[in-house]
Amino acid sequence: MSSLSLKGGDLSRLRQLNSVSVIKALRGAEPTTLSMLAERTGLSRPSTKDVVDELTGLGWVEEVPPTAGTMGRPARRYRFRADGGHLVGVDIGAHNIRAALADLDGNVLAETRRPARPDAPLEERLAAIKRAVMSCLDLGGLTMSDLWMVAVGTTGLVTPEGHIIMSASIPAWKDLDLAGLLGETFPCRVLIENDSRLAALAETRRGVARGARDVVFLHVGRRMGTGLILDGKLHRGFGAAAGEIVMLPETGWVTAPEDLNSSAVVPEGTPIEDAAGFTLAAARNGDAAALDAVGRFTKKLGVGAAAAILLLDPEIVVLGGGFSRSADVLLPPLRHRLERVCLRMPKLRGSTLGDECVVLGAIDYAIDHLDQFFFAPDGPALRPPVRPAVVPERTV
Amino acid sequence: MSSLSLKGGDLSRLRQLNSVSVIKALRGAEPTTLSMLAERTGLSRPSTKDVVDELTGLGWVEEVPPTAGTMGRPARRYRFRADGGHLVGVDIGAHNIRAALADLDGNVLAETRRPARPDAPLEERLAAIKRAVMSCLDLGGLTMSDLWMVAVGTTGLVTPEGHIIMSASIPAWKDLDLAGLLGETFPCRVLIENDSRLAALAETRRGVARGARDVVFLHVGRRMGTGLILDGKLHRGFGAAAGEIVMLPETGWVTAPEDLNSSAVVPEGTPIEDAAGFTLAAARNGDAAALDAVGRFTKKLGVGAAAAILLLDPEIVVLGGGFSRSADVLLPPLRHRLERVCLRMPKLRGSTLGDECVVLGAIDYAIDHLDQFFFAPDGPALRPPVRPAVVPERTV
DNA sequence: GTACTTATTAAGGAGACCATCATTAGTACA
DNA sequence: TGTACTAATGATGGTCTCCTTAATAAGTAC
Repeated sequence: MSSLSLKGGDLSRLRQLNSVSVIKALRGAEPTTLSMLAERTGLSRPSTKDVVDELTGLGWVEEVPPTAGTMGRPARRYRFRADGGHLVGVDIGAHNIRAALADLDGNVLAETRRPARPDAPLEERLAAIKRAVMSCLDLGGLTMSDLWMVAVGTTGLVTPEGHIIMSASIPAWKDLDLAGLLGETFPCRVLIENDSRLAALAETRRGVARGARDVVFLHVGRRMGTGLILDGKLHRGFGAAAGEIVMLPETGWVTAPEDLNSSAVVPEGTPIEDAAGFTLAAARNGDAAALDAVGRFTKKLGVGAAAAILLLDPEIVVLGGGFSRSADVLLPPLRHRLERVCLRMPKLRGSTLGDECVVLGAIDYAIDHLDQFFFAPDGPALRPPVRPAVVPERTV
Repeated sequence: MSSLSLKGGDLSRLRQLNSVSVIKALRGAEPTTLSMLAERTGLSRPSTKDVVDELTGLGWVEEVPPTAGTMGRPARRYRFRADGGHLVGVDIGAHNIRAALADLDGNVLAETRRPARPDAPLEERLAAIKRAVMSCLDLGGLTMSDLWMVAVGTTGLVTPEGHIIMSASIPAWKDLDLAGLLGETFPCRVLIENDSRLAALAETRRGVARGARDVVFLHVGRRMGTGLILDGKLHRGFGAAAGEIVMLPETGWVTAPEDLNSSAVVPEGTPIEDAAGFTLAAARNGDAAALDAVGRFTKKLGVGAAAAILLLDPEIVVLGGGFSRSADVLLPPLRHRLERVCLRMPKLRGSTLGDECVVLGAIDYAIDHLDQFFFAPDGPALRPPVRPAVVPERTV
């Protein structure tokens, strides 16, 4: 995906392509027989076996006992060794730090969340990140050396190299080589991306937008943002500043959360993080003032959403972020507005992944970078810890 | 590019990839020696020769006489046979039909332009298209059977299959299988795309945006539109409706041309197609009323442009279309507005390709689809007419 | 226990790549 | 004119990867 260009090369290159095909066919699927693999990859059976044997030797693939009860000789079955390595996805928000441990198929094995102070100094935040990852590893019974990759999603402008230029909500995030700093903490590859973009990725890989090639993710909450998946890939932009439509004055997005946070139905003294919930709940019950606030909010939301839809013509628009827990309240008025403007109305859905969206996206992002390991140069740094393949017991 | 996925396969697949590498290295370049080719493709010399020999046999590559005056044995030189096939790009506007004949490198060999009536009935317009292509072929001394592809750019919503859903400026363009109709006229592959998108492509391939991966093309003229190049590829959107930010009311794009067409400096009775020219010329000379009109226009233009920039973070924004002849007048106020809003200011340039932009883009679009022919299935329909390679005279 | 079905394994062969080396066709210069 | 030098060519042999085909193996069905 990422590291594989379509350059030609020598014969080993062909084997490499075919190996990736086999792994792609095995990943996330049921244990698979050689015949099925051959059919899926387009290779001949003997060649498929060659590739599978090699991958088994490398520890990427494992044989599982055959199923009984079929006609003919039972086929040997193979599966991707998702447990052969481990990834951690981290969501660094202003108020929370989440982390999740996953296997190479993206299955979440353990999860942690701990609060953070938005204005915490850099060292404190870095230490909290380390603790979050460590406790994930503990929960999974693993140690740092089992880690293959750490992928981090955070607010702000993030360059492809993992530098943070700035963040509106985390003061300590400014002109920072976060990838470099975390690289000293964790003995593995570290990836950094913008949180809204990772949320968009998660929705595309395992959420309501699964399978779509062009996706617009709207993050609605105390902060507004968007993440774009274009042609199946995360769109970062030339200067990593894509998705910042919030800065367009005509959208009114900067102040839009205020509409929900400070409506008449919000009780005096409500902490800001709970305020919008009152408005949205009241609107669900038909309260006029709340509905008015929701109307003002969705009007603003609709301007930015329409801009994205008209420009990009996505297959689906996903509403995520804190406010999307009340997608049932927000979507109808938003749809109403969009239908008046959009040339072609995309699907419009609320996120189902909820708060874990960014962590999951970080994991998926790490998985997208996995193929770097498949045929990594022999340097031990990039070579994943290969354990001997388990040979299943077979009757003699 | 388009038809080549990174699937694996058998050995012929590897040869195919390497052949494409070689063709890519030869295309649009000076005649090249085997050693240079080997270096550029990463292949060994013997393999490179194998590939080149095969391509020569197929008629894709041609040997040219060696250059004298170098040390050592003179190297044989090869070039891509750009004259081995021919493409026609067509720009179907409401008022004009342009066509250009090009070789496989995209060099324009002949060009025609003929006026059209916007409300002409379908048959008349189709006949005009045929005449335009035929006269291009005549000028180049070719016949219909020499044609490999016809690529058409036109206004409106165009599906990937070449159906036109509708067009605001050509009434006859409505629920139309244009690709099918033209396919009956021309005995070759016919491609249809939106004109703004093709203009964007031309700017990316041979205009001011050459080499950029993410490009926003703003078509400013009697109609407003945008074309997007994302990750080096033309972005069409799920329903082929991408780039229609003109429909967003907040931009004011629908009425924006009026600002320039009906300013105080435009003489009474000026035909609409010349009106904006007066305003822009007067603004260039400092006329206050004209500058005011330009200010109003660029303010609206800036809203749509900012939306695109903030969302996509392109490397460069290109101003094209009729009004872009006065890019010197439009760009400074536009830049001024954008700088106040944009998080990262992209490059901002006026088109240098002018009126030919769409035809050139159509040609480039056709070239992007050329690799379909490189190893086409043996069906004669897709197999280009291969002529015997010309063997250069060599001393015996 | 025999027939049938499906996988496995083995053998032979072709295609595509690479490394190496002797040969060739020029230039440079005495 | 002839010799030294240079750089590309052409030919050989070897390796790798894949494919096809055919014989063998391990189950179920009856």
